[in-house]
Amino acid sequence: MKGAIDLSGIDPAFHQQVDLLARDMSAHGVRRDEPVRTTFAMLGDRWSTLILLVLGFGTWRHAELRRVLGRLGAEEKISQRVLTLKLRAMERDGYVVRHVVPTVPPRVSYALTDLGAELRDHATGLIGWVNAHQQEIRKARVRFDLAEADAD
Amino acid sequence: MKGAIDLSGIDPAFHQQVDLLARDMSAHGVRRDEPVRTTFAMLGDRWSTLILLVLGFGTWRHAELRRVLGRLGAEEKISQRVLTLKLRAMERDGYVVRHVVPTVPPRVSYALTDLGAELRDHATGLIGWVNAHQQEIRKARVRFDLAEADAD
DNA sequence: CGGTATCCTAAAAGATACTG
DNA sequence: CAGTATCTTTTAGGATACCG
Repeated sequence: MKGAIDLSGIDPAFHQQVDLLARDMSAHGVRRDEPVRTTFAMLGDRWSTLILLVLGFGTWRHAELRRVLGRLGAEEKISQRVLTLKLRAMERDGYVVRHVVPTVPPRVSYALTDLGAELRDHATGLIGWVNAHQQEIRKARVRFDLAEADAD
Repeated sequence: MKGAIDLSGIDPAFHQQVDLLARDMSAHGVRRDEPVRTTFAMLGDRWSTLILLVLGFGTWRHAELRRVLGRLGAEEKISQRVLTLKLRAMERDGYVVRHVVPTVPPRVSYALTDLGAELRDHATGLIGWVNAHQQEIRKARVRFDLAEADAD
């Protein structure tokens, strides 16, 4: 982690492996619109991971979910439109089920599917890891920002 | 995964737990600019995970890295500017080291730190999981799109 | 070669008003 | 209540030219 980069690793033979690497990565579902990409994009957007975690606690109606997300201190609040958008995307990928009781007005509720619950477990795993290393990350940021300020 | 939502879960007592939940989630580093959020956002953006994976294979110069990313079939190609941006963000958070040999022109290379390597392991774990379930996801999409088309 | 500056486009997200 | 429609703001990302 110091300045210990091994430059000897940079040689022509190494770079001829690039095409192999490329094929390897493509097999990792790295292309646009493939599940891997869209799922990562989902987890990385402003709300979906939060929604995933909250739905992990049970079944919620649309309006309730909106209020809860607003109370997390994480962000301001999610607009009705965006919540609908996110839930629909998660439903489309099979992470969420939408249940409608056709009264007037209809009662609509959302919950995780088994697949969604598994994804949530992976997400919490990663959250746990980042949390465990947050001091390291914060220190790196301070170091970087100081070094940058020094350069001026 | 069927229509098996337990609506009995929706009761007032349940919702009085919301504040507890909120505190719980805040402790999960769910706020803006906190490592958890920024790291997830990073993994979810267009290039960072790809960069993480490629750097997992060794040490790369800036231009080489750019060429490799362009060959992955994943996207078109990354602009010089964006690659610099992404690498800098990853360096700032301590996931990447930048090494400069001050020749003219200087040789600059990038590699993962130990922290970055750990993050890459988590990322590949998640990639593996999604890949293992991609058929499930694709089927859900088809089902959803058909149901939507039916509605018209 | 690596990086920066400038400009531009596309996509995500927010605000608000409206409907069944 | 849930969802849609419309408009505006914000942000990520790309194109290009230039510098040390």
